[in-house]
Amino acid sequence: MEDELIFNNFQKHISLCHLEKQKLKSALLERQMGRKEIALHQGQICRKIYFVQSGSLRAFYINEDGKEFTIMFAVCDWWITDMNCFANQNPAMLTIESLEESQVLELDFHRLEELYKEIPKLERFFRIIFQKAYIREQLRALHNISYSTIERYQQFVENYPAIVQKATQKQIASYLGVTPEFLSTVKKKK
Amino acid sequence: MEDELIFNNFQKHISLCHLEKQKLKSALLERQMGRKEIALHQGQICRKIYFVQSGSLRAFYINEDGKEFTIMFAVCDWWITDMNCFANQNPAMLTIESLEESQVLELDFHRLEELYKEIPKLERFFRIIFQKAYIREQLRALHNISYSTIERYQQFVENYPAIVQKATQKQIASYLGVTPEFLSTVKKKK
DNA sequence: CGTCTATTTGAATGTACTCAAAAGCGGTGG
DNA sequence: CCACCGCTTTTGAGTACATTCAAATAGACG
Repeated sequence: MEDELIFNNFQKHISLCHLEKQKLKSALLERQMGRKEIALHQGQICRKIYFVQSGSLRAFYINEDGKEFTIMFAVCDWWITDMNCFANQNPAMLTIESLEESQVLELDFHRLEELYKEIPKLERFFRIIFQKAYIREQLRALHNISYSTIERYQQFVENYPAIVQKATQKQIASYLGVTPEFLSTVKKKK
Repeated sequence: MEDELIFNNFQKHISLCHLEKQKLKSALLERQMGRKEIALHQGQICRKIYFVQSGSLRAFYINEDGKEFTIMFAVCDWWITDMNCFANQNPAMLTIESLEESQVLELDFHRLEELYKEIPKLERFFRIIFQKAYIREQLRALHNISYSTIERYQQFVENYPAIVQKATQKQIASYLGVTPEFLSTVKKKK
């Protein structure tokens, strides 16, 4: 069945009975996205958290000068949203866009709040998900301040080969915190 | 009573009955730390998460060259640990040190795992704590790539006045990802 | 009071950015 | 199917940001 991926994702950390799966299934809205389609616009209230069933997405911030800063990528089997604005139901700072034909499952903020009550195990599930997300961000901060640009690029290529396929170098550069021009020269020199 | 702070911290997100408080109380080990005392050494298995009752701590990474990179600070009413190594019970990458006379409460990894079963509400509590920690780190990443050093320093001073009091400029510089010499010149120029 | 460390200052160097132009590539429409 | 358009990538020159190293000064602590 086609929902295997999401339930497999849940069951990495918690076990679900049939009824619970039913509830979750009905809460998850399937959405097909074309290449470069936008799931969340900066400024919109961020009402959903997204689970990537296939394809890949990118979350980025646009500053006053119109420059894009990629905050995260998400591939198959990952969750993504503007967590700050999702958690507080504020206007989004981030834009979330698909890098290619993708299929996502949308989970609504208020529905999730209800689900936490109906299926308390979900608290555990997202406790573990957020714990991992926190660890990832902390490691990223550590890498940013202790490795050179070329080292960080090499680690990125190693860790996320699937993203390297789909993202442009400009997007990867903005994730690493450098200009595309500089990434280009640094890659050649190596 | 002296445990007010920690229970107040819990009760920001969950409510606890007397018995639950008792259980938690017996799981939390009080520890007095002198200035520059080390709670966790790099390389040690990270068995505890720390709640700061008074004073302030700092977590940092030491690279091959012996350079220190400050990953986070924690003041009164905050939780701190080497989350990566705590969650996986690996040898710590980080060292955690007190900036001043401090009092912390230690919560053991295995005891916490049991407590998650005994008091499922704790899953919710730490779900929210980690969600916030994730959001903080994500905002930090965003600031790092989109603001200048002086702007980031000013924001730091604004957001964490208590830490500015206690941390050296060298430590703050390493948190911002610059050298202390550069922070010094940048502060003067402004 | 002396010692140790933090901070400041400066010069030389390296890293990364800006701006501009050229080359490459992919998609679209005729 | 080809020509064109727009965007990405590369390249280079000039500039700005940040580091290293060294030395002087200032502060903190025993």
